[in-house]
Amino acid sequence: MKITLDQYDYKILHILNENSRLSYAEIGRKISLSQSATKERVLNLVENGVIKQFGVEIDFSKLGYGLQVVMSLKFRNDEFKTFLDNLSKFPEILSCKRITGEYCLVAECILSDSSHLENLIDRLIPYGVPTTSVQLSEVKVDNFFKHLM
Amino acid sequence: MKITLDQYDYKILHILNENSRLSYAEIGRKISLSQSATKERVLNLVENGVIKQFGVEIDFSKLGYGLQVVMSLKFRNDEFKTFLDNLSKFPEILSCKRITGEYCLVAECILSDSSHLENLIDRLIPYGVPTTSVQLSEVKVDNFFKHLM
DNA sequence: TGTGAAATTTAATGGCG
DNA sequence: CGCCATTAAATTTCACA
Repeated sequence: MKITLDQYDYKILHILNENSRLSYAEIGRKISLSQSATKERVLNLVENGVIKQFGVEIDFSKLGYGLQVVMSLKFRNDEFKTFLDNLSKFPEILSCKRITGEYCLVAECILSDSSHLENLIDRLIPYGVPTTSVQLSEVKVDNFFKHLM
Repeated sequence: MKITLDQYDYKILHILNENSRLSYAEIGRKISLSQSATKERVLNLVENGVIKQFGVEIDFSKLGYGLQVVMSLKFRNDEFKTFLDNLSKFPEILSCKRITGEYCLVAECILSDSSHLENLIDRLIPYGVPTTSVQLSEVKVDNFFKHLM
């Protein structure tokens, strides 16, 4: 089901996307709406499921995890489901996307160094064949919201 | 430069990762610390660059963008830099990672339907050869923080 | 670094256009 | 849907340990 938003909602999403800790009052000021109205809209966006979560972006390299890799996985016969059930054994995997194509899963991994990577690969082998690409840099864009408005 | 955090900081990161809109007072309650001390720690994490941003996760399918793809790009000779300079022309690209390997860039794209995808591919062709995988599902895990503590 | 307290600002609620 | 007014709660600032 598609949810229809207006300009206020798009502006709120745009503002929260850049700083989700702003107070309702401050968001309201930016979009010329009272704090009560702003709050109700934010809560509605959460209730509707448009906003899935208020999170935080972390620079893992500052925590001693200077190696980030994109891992593609080609699973053995029926190991896909088993792998998902055992995801908690792989704390270094931040997120997994199931995708179409030869490699049916792509995972973002946070590692301290190459020996950590070797260790991860060894633990993945039972499930399938991993292919590793080292992440050199990342650009996050937020034109999407501007584009909607 | 690596930054050393203690248990309080890791707990704060874990809590903020799940809900970045919690008040300092509430975070403080969860970790048995005063609101002033909690606030100072959060501000330090931001100042240190450990926290890059407080953001929001959005369910784009609810906004009419039901097709999410992972696009790998193999660039023509010198088009990589040109592409990055022109990223603003591609609002449907949420993030790009430069990676090692044959495909030197992998991008997350938000699209309304297959004709939107076709349009995107046409606009990408001048820069390089795109390979598209449709994203079927995604799992975000947050064992990473628990693992640190 | 952390705590506690006072002044200011927000959040939450309910009644009303 | 949004505004305003009221009460409760959180933030800010600062003195002190």
